[in-house]
Amino acid sequence: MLAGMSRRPLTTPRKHASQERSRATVDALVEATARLLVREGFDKASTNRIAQEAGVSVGSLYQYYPSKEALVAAVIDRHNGELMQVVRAALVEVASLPIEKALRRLVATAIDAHRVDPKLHRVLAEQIPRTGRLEKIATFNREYFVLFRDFLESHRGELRAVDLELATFVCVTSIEALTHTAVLHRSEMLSDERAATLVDEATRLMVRYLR
Amino acid sequence: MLAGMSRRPLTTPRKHASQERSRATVDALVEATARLLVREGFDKASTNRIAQEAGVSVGSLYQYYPSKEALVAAVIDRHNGELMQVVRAALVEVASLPIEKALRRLVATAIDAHRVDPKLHRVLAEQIPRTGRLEKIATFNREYFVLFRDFLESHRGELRAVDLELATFVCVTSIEALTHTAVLHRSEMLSDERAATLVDEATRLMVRYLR
DNA sequence: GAAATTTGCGAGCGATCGCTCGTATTGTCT
DNA sequence: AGACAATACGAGCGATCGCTCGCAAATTTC
Repeated sequence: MLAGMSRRPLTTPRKHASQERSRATVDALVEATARLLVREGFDKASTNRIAQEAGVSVGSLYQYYPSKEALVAAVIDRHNGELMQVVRAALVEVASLPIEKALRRLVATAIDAHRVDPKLHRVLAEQIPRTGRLEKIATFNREYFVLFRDFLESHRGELRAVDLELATFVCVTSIEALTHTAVLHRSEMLSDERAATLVDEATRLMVRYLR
Repeated sequence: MLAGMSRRPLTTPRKHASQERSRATVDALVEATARLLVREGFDKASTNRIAQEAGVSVGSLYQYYPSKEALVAAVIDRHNGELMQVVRAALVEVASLPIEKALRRLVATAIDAHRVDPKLHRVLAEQIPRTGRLEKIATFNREYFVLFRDFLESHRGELRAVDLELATFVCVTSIEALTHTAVLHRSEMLSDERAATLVDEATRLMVRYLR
């Protein structure tokens, strides 16, 4: 009878807070988790430490999140939300542009997106075990994938004959890798003039591939 | 006198085994680590479990490796060695080919390389914290980078005017991301005919970018 | 074959982990 | 005001972690 409603570990919140007080607790927990992830890394971010950092007891933590993974998942969701907001806006803004200008803008946006909260982004990208309960990270890429395919489809006139799925895969994967690596591992590439040439190159890569 | 030669956590082996018996122990440990990483993942691969899996005592483990990270680093080194062997061979073999054929071959090789021990490769790529003591993973990419730059340099005649460093960055990052993602997350892309078209597309991406 | 060295062993230490549960506090409703 | 629910607390459980250390066995050296 005691909590027998799920047979495997949860990554979803336990109950949603109804009073204002508890909503503050939940927020504090998520924020504390993000701070700790950045400051100490995934491994050292234990539930006890998270609760302490949030100024909340462990007991309260477990009232709302069944596990550390659930908490991290919440952080991921929030971060992905911010990223997608930036990306979605750019894709809308760009829908009517000729493909070259559009792609240039999208590349620049991808770089910007990686700069939203780079330290957190880096931890999420590099320290979160992507197997087991936390494959949630892939969510972002999947949504980006769909949006980008629609973008390509609406510009089909400017494209050579090509499998849209495949072209999307190639473009999304390449752009993501290039911008991610540049921002997080080659920050020297982003010093004003050099940033512009990087965008030029990435744009050229896409444009000449697509047509 | 007792092992006071380093002031921070080691990832290098402690002493090198002189007798044959101990060399067998070391091998068993590294192999057990690899098996356990694949079967259980990085987190569950504790030193106690590794020793057990190797049929060896924890004490013996710590005679040769000062930490779990050191052991994992040994596994990484071995795996990287195998990959580099494949890649180096291809780069030599390809040196005198025209750039399109060369690139096609290199892309195919990159896919093969990811197939050497895919399960291990996946764990190493996705579960090993890349900050702290274990940034060793980057070693492979750095060596690949240098070799690929030399390759481009020797084909300069077939290239447009371009910053070689930058072009290398773009190519290596893209190829790595495409092949890695295809092999480890989109295995359906590699079913005979589809594999060929993937290679076609990646090759086209590179060739049209470079000239 | 005795002494010295290398190698192997594993119980068990202190620390930390995820997590529960009985209790105290705060808020809501009538 | 009193009753009841929601929220917060934190000591402390059992498990596991990384790792040490004293001792036994195997091997080399003399």
